[in-house]
Amino acid sequence: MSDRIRIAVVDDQNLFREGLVNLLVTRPDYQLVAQAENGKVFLEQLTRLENLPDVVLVDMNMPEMNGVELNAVLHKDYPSIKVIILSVHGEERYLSKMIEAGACCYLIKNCETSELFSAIHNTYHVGFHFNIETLNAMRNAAKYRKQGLKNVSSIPINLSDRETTILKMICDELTNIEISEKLFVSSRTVDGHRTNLLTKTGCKNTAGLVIFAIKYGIFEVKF
Amino acid sequence: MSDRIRIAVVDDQNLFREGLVNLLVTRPDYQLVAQAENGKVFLEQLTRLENLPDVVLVDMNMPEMNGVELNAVLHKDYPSIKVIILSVHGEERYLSKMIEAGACCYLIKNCETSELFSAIHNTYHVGFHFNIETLNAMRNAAKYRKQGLKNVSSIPINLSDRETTILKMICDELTNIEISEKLFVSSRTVDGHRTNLLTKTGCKNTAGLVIFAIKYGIFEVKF
DNA sequence: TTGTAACGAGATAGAAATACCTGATTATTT
DNA sequence: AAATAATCAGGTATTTCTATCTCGTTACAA
Repeated sequence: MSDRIRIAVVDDQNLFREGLVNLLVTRPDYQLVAQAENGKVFLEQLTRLENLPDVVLVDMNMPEMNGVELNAVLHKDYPSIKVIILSVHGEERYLSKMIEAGACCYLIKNCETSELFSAIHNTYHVGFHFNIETLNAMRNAAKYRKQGLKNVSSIPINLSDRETTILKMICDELTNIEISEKLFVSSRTVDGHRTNLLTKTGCKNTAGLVIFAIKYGIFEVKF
Repeated sequence: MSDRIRIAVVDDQNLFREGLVNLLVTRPDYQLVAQAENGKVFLEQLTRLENLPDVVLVDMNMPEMNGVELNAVLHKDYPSIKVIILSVHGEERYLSKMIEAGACCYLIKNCETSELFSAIHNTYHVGFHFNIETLNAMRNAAKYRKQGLKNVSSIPINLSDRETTILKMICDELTNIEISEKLFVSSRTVDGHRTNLLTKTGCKNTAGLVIFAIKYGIFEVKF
């Protein structure tokens, strides 16, 4: 059993990854045990390794299997491996997910070399490493989340005002007739709107409409 | 301008607060400038202080104005003041809110004295202080959020296994007949279960059932 | 043993939703 | 002026849902 810290690097940007690897191998107390261009490849490599890495540097943004997913898998299947997330500025929105999924550290890609080394040291010896970037990222997370939610789950279709109104009323457990009475229109009209709602949303029935409404913030569940 | 760290303590538990104050005044490098039993009182005191505190120890759980609210106000109106949150175990669910609202450190109330001192030191000199409890709290936050939903809104009625199964399938937009085919029972049977569901939940129709299911964690909306 | 709950299943009806149509009016856009 | 979208509204038919019954079986607890 080596007393050196076994390190792996997972990043799809070859230049960055190899630069990082070169930087790491200059340190006698580190041992590079693996490098991969994405999470999928890395997981395959892991199964063939005799000694698991202690610390894995994982890029947040990768094709195939990104940092978030890899982090989750590692935390579940290889709990002994400590994950340091490498990220570029502006990806704060995923940070709390990463932390919750077991990440031990969050580093901006253009951080100082010394910061990287102390991050690896702390992660290995203390179990985690925090820095001011992490704090700021967390503080910004709320902002990003708010923006994110709108973008990620923005309504994929155009519902007219009337349709939205009626969808809300459907969620309030009103029948078409009750809705028609409240809106002072014929129940056939409501019928038509409801049919359009089903067509537009691609739902099969009321259950689908309710879930759609909740999903896209048209109706809010009071807990 | 004193070179001592100016500290304030806000906690509604008098014994705890005064004990903490006594602990702090034993240190020559600290200067206690204020103490209050809740955020409202503390904010009033602040307006009368000549020198603002550098670091404020804030209890999470207080009447009148709790830690979350006070933290938000301080961060907005007195950005120079650094906030250390004091909490008992189990209040992790609010942590990310606190961090996002500007808290610089999170301490469990039964932490070591040395931990408190290094937290104050780091918060003052570095601007923040993280520890393994913070990390764990963040990791647990997700769990608490999920459990929180279940606990806060625990199902007020007893649904049988069959009823729960059918409720889920209703949320999957299946009709009674489709459900009956999947469960290899008569559609009349599903009918009966559905009627019981409506009776038990007090809902009027499918829309109500879906919302009930989401509300009480029986069905999960994928965003 | 008796009661009770869960589950399954039948009948009967009526209410509601859903699937197709058609068409009119109004407002906005092109 | 013409096209378009939104709203409203009617017809017809089918399917599904909901209410209200009754009943049998099984399992479990008092």
